[in-house]
Amino acid sequence: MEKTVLHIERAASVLKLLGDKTRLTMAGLLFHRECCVCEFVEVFNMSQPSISQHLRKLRDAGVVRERRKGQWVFYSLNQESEAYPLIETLITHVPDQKEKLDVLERKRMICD
Amino acid sequence: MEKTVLHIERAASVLKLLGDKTRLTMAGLLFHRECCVCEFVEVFNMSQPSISQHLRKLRDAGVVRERRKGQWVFYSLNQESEAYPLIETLITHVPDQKEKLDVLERKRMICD
DNA sequence: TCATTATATAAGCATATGCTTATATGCGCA
DNA sequence: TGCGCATATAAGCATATGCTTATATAATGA
Repeated sequence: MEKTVLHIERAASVLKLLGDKTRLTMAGLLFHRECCVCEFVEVFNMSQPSISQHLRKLRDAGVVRERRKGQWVFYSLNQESEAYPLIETLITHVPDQKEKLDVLERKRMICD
Repeated sequence: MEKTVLHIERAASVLKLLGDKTRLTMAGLLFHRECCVCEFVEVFNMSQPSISQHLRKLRDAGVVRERRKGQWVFYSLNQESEAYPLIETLITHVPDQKEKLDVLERKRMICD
């Protein structure tokens, strides 16, 4: 696992960003694969605008990328971010979120 | 470096705690050695109560321990915390804070 | 072109956060 | 005992955060 040193302000802001259960879980999901907004809406017990706002914060920080595919928008971890190595490390200290993806796949979302 | 997996809520709250420039820097300092409150007051451009409040948050979360020595109070990273491995990892992604300690030592604080 | 679906943005609101100043507490020492 | 220094707590305040509902925008397909 690569290691990079970030400015203290940048590191603090990334930690603050992921210091939210919803966004940290999102990162854990994205660590496995790209996810569609509609999948996040399915996973979290939260309104669609709230999901959208969390994703926007992650995107504004350069932590995730978005890709539109028809009416759907997919998000993925931005591996080019200088914060990626830190984020990768963080995720290994958090329970694997793969189970939630398995549940999703059984639900056969239409976005794929 | 040991690795532990924390509950997602616990991990998020630790990240949130360290997602503040002042507290993240404090952790970086404490990674080198125990520090006295008066040293933090010297390092940060901030009132003494503000320092005290940051330290209290770190202590309430079990991240640091306090030790009274006469009129001074020393804080150290709590290596027994289940969050310690995570914190240790985070710190390696942040610039070394040793320089600030060197400056302090040249100032010959009276607390030692 | 229009209805439908997916997503984003706007606005409002309750609560959290981080600072300040003022004051309280704890300890050492005359 | 009482003063002085170090630290903690209380109270007040401005700003940030995270949610909600309402509405706007974007893409699809009849």
